Amino acid sequence: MSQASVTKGPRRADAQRNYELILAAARTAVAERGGNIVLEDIARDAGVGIGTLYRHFPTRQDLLEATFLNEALELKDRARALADETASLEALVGWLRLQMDFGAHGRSMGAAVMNAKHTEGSPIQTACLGMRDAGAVLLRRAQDDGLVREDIDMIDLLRLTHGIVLASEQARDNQRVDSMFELVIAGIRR
Amino acid sequence: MSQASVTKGPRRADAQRNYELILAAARTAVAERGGNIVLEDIARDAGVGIGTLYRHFPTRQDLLEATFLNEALELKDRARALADETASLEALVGWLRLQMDFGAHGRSMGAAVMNAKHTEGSPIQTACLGMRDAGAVLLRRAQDDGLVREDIDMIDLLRLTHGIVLASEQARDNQRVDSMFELVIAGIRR
DNA sequence: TACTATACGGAGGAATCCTCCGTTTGCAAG
DNA sequence: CTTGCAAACGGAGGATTCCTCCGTATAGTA
Repeated sequence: MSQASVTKGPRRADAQRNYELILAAARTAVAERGGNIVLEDIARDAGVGIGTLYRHFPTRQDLLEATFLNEALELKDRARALADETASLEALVGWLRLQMDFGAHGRSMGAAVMNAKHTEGSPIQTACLGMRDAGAVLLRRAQDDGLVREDIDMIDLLRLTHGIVLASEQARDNQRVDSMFELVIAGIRR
Repeated sequence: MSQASVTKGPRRADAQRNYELILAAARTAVAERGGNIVLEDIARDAGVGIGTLYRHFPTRQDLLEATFLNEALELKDRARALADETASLEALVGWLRLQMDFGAHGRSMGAAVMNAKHTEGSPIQTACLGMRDAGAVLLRRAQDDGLVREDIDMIDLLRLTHGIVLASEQARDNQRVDSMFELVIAGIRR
């Protein structure tokens, strides 16, 4: 789904292979334990030395961002698909729900990554902007249809949905997540 | 303001004194660095050994909770004061804003503590429940006045405000915090 | 096959956490 | 005031995790 994992410039075959092994191990670990992954464990799971992990991902943040990158790309694609298929408000609401699902799946790493300030022009920065812009199209459609207030913007909406995920992280309670989300949707309606 | 720091049972004078020194140092540190405090630093600032710190607060969570306890008590008092002084909706909104201010001040520790599952009957659990109940009175009043939807409850409302604080932690942007909060308020109105 | 730029791997130093236990001290009883 | 001891102190040090550094191995090329 979406453009396969972004490959860096020309590298030796073993480097490329290890890069992907590490990323795969990190994705699994993040899904299980969230941002509290132990980097030495990732390296062991990937079957590489800790030095290799640090060469590919110099900081913890780098690894987490790479883990999240594919999801950002997929969320962008999903936004575009929804724009083609579904009525404006339903599309917007459906996409925001996807944000929460992805966020919960990644144990809120998505939210943490989204909100961090990224280097200008970095892959993750580009992916986040692309995702947000794709969402903004959905918002614009719903506003043009007169269904959503004009003074809402996508940045606030994304932050709020991520906030719901963050605040519900320990007390995993889908019932409450739904009612909070519904409350937010009520707030953006015209 | 509010009942002074909750003192434990009969203790030796030095124990009581150190308990308070540690707590004071922890409050300062949390205000500055949030939940990432280094416990050895706290002990040094308080002028006690690390062993003493751990005797009084066996786990990091214990210390953070104690740090937050006074704030919870004060928020309870503020809710009661607002109930006496102000129109129902304004009181509710004002109190929720206080929640966010306190949360931001404590670097989101409040939210983290509130959402953690506490031992039944522990001081922090009691304080959180007391605070929430006091807030629920404000909500009830606004609902009775027909200004707020009946299907809203205080748990969701608190989580949402804490979610806003959490999601805005890095990108400290008061403008956006306000607009998200306003959006939530719009969502609870009738 | 030989050469070298590239990549690998893990030992080990630093930061932080937390426990354990020998030493000190408040305070109550005599 | 002394004495006795439960209560409290404090910090050395083991465990965990992070991250760097550098000697070793190898992919790709000529």
